[in-house]
Amino acid sequence: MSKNEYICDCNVIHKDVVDKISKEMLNNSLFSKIADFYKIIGATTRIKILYALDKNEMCVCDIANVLSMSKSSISHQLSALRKNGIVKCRKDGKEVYYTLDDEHIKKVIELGIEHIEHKEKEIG
Amino acid sequence: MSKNEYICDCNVIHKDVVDKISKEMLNNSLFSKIADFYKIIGATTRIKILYALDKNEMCVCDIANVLSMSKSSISHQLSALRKNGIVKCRKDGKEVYYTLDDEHIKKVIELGIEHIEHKEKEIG
DNA sequence: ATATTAGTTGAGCAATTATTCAACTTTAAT
DNA sequence: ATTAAAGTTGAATAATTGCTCAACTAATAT
Repeated sequence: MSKNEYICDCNVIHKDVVDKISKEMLNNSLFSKIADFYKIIGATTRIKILYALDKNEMCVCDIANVLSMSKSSISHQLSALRKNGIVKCRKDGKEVYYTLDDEHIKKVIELGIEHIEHKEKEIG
Repeated sequence: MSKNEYICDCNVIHKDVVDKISKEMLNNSLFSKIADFYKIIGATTRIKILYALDKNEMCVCDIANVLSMSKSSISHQLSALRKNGIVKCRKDGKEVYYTLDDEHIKKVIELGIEHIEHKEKEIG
């Protein structure tokens, strides 16, 4: 009898734990979606945009000026954020105004800061 | 006189907003650290590992079996998580046992799920 | 009508990243 | 002592990603 019913290049050390956790895991699609959400937030430019939008509705040029980046680059990032349901926009004349479309962003930023402060306390 | 004191390929549309937000922005280093934290969480394999570790301390082989992946791959990811202060480990005989080293991980996963549920409600 | 500005978009390039592979260390078992 | 297993590590490869550039649309101003 194989000592390993799981497909992997190594043995199961604690069958009880592996069985229990295997049952408790969420489905792959949900894990992918959570990962995508954090992947999109996990980039300096985008988190700056979100931090700014949390304080004010802003048009593309204004965001570009605050971050000292090209409007093309900002527009690309806003498009990615929009596809992921994190920001939304409205058009008014020539300008396009962006706002947050996710009430969790503030918490996400706060949690990130808490993590960093926790780590820096540990070192110091 | 230049109508734009900011360095960018476009004009400032709302000087008041740009000035206000520019002052309110955090420093670049903090934004980078927040982004790094979420970048490391924002990958399917790693979020699965964290989800599993949130439920149980586990050794590398057991994690590899739960995720049906090679122990080398899991070890690489655990190493990245450890460098970022997200997991910690203890050695016992041949095995190395990993646990979460960040009390915010549970909240991070919950926030991710809330975001996804919120988005799916909007569509459906 | 023409020119200008705000914003978008696709292609291209450089940098980063996830996994595999092979070699290695350490601990335990025979 | 030898062998085997748990885990780590560095190099290599393929895939993804962030920004730039140039061309474009849409709205406004002259």
